[in-house]
Amino acid sequence: MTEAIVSELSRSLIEIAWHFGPKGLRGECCDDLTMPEFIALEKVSVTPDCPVQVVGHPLGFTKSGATRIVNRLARKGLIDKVKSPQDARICCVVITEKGERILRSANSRYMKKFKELLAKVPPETVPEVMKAVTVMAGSLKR
Amino acid sequence: MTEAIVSELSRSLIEIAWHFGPKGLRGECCDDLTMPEFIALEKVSVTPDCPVQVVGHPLGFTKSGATRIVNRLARKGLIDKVKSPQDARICCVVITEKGERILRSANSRYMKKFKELLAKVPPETVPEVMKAVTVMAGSLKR
DNA sequence: AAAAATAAGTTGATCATGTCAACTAAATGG
DNA sequence: CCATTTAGTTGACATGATCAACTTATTTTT
Repeated sequence: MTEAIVSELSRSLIEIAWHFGPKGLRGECCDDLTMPEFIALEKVSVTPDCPVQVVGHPLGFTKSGATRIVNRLARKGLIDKVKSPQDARICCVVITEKGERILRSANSRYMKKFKELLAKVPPETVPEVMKAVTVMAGSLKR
Repeated sequence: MTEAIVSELSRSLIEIAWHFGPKGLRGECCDDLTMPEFIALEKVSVTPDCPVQVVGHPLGFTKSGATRIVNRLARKGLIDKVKSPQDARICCVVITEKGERILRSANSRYMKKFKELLAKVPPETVPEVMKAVTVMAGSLKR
C-alpha cells in the first residue's frame, strides 16, 4: 500500500479520534462525563476491586493522575473507594449503581455517534470493518 | 446488527481514539506536538492565508482558543502570522519551512502507529477498512 | 525481631490548555 | 459619519494532568 494512502488514512483516523475525543460528549448527557472519565469508569466496571493506579493504566496516567480522576468520579457518586482487607495500602475501587447507569447512558451516546458514522459505509462491508476495529483495539491492550 | 456488538465496537473505537489521542505522540518526536497542535498545523498547511479563527474550526475551539493555539505554534516557529493586505483585521496564518518539516515528521509517526494496527487486520480486508475509515472521517466534515 | 527497602496512595506546587467576557481596531453600510 | 459588525487579543478563571515529597503499610534483609 502506498505511503500517500496510509497518510490520508491516518489523518482520517485522527479526525475521528478528535471527534470522539476529549470533548466527545461534553454536556450532551451523563453528568458531563469527559472521555478520560468514561474510560476510567469503564475500567472500574470490568475490574473487580480495581486498585487506584490500575484505573490510570488504560489512560496512561501517573498514579497521581489516577488518584485525582478516581476522586472526581467518587465525588460524582459514580464509584466507591473501599480499603482492601488483604492489604491496607490498596484502595479497591468499585462502581456504584449510579455509575453503572451513567456508564450505560454514556455508552449509548457513543454508540449513537458510531452508528451515524457506520451509516455512511457500504452496508456489505460493515461486518469486516467492525471486526477490523475490534482487532485493532485489541492489539492496543498490552 | 445487535446492540451488544455495536457497544463493543464503539468502546473499541474510543480506545483507539484515546491511543491516537491528546497524549498521542507526546515526547516521542516532533517538538512535542500535541494532537490539537497537529490538527491545527495540518489545517494551516492546507488553507492558504488561513485566518486565526479558521484554525480553530476543525478543533471546535472558540476564537479565543484559536488565538492561543496559533500563538503557541508561532512561538515554536512552526507558523507565521501576517497581516492581510486586503483586510487589516485579518491575520493570515502560514506554515513555515520548519512547520512543514515537523508536520511531515509527526504525520509519519502517526502513520507508523496506524500501520502497526493495520498489521493485525487480515490483509485482504485492509482496502475495505481503509475506505470505511476515510468515509467515516469524511462524514464528519460538515 | 529490627531495620531497610519497596509499594500504594495522597497532596501541594506548578504547568498546560481551554472558556468567557470585555476589550481594541478595522471594515461596512445606512 | 456614526452605528454595527467582525477579527483578533487579553485577563480572570476552571480544569486536569505532572512531579516530587510525603504517609502508611507491606515485604525483604540481616
